[in-house]
Amino acid sequence: MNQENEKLKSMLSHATNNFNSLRMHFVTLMQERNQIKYGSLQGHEVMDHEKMGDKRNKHEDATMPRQFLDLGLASLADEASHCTTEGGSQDRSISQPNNVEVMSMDYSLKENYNSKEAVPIDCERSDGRDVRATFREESPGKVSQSWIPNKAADLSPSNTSDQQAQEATMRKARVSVRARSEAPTITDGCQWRKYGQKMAKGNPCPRAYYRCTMAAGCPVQRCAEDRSVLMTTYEGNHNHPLPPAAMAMASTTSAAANTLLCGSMSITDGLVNSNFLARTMLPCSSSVAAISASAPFPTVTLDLTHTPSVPFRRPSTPLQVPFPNGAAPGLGSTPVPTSLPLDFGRTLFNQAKFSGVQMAPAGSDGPQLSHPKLESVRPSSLADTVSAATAAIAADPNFTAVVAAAITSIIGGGGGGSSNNNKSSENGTGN
DNA sequence: CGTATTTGACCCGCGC
DNA sequence: GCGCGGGTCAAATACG
Repeated sequence: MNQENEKLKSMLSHATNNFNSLRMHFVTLMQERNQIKYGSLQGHEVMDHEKMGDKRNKHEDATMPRQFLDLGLASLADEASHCTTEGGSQDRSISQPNNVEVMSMDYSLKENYNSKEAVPIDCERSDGRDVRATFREESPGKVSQSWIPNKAADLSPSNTSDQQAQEATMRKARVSVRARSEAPTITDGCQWRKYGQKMAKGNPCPRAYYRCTMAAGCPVQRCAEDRSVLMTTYEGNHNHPLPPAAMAMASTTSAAANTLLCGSMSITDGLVNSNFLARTMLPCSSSVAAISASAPFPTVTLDLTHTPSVPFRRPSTPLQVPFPNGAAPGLGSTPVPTSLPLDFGRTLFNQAKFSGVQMAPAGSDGPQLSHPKLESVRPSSLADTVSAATAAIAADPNFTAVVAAAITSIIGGGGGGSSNNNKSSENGTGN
């Protein structure tokens, strides 16, 4: 019995590693096709460190909340290392603690990693673990001020790479997620410390400001119209290893932000892709994705505050092929950048599985979805979107090679080079 | 006593 | 230039 469990764990681990690799290729190819600049997109950038002056205390990893959101294969991988014979560990919980029903989350991303402007900072943790890794703007706020809505649409192919790099440093994007929660904050695996609270004008609910006590920043606010809705906005990148749950979330949302920030994309493409991403990343609900161009920064809002039409469940076997076109997990020898949606393929699989009942138009009921452009470019169905994306990337010889290698790997007994993807992801700050 | 939270003050960007 | 509002600081307070 134990032997079988060990074998299953091993297989699951291999499959996870393989799949992470394939997922990376998948997303990379998508991004390359869109000429997305791969920046440091893991999660949250440190904000204003020199002024924090807060007593950065010794939060040991062991004391961190282990309340995992089921957002990706990171959790699956974690499960592989934690699972017990009794149906998995408590470390990974799909249902949220305190009856928190995760409906949506709101992420932000600021891309300003131009090395000429970024200034490395030290933020050594008191436990001695050096977490120096990130950069800050020389003058806070510069990036945000430079954003010009719809500017992406003006980018021409003739732009030089320098220009594009410059553009990248001047843009700031947010990816928003709304969560139905009675808790004051969302538990994403990181430890947040409140440093301020303000009454926002026109909002009966106070806006609270939190910092990741491991060195990052993100404001969190509760939705005005519904006190049970928690609206969380993350900004910047963590500059420290993330716990699996936070890593999954950071990776997932950074992909959306990446798509959003694709300078060479037309607005239409961006909307389509973001919508596709949003639906892909969060297949468990009839989530809606909206992009606000009127906001100071382009914002992707994933509104999951609506009851899912179909309960999300994991594939019955973790070894099932996650891609709707039958592609199998790939070789696990490639490190997985942290800025990838960790559940990309799995959710694709689920999307394909449930597409028949999830074809309700995105944004049919979300407040943000009144955006006319979003409406006009919305794909006719999710299945179409998935098919189109799948066909597009499958035509890429690189992708085909990866898939072939993956199949070979699986047929040949699986495993492949099982580099520790989690490890590489943890270490990565995406720079 | 150490740490986390609260809260008024301050800073700064932006619009008029 | 001025006022407004958002974001942050830091002293005071609460808590374990």
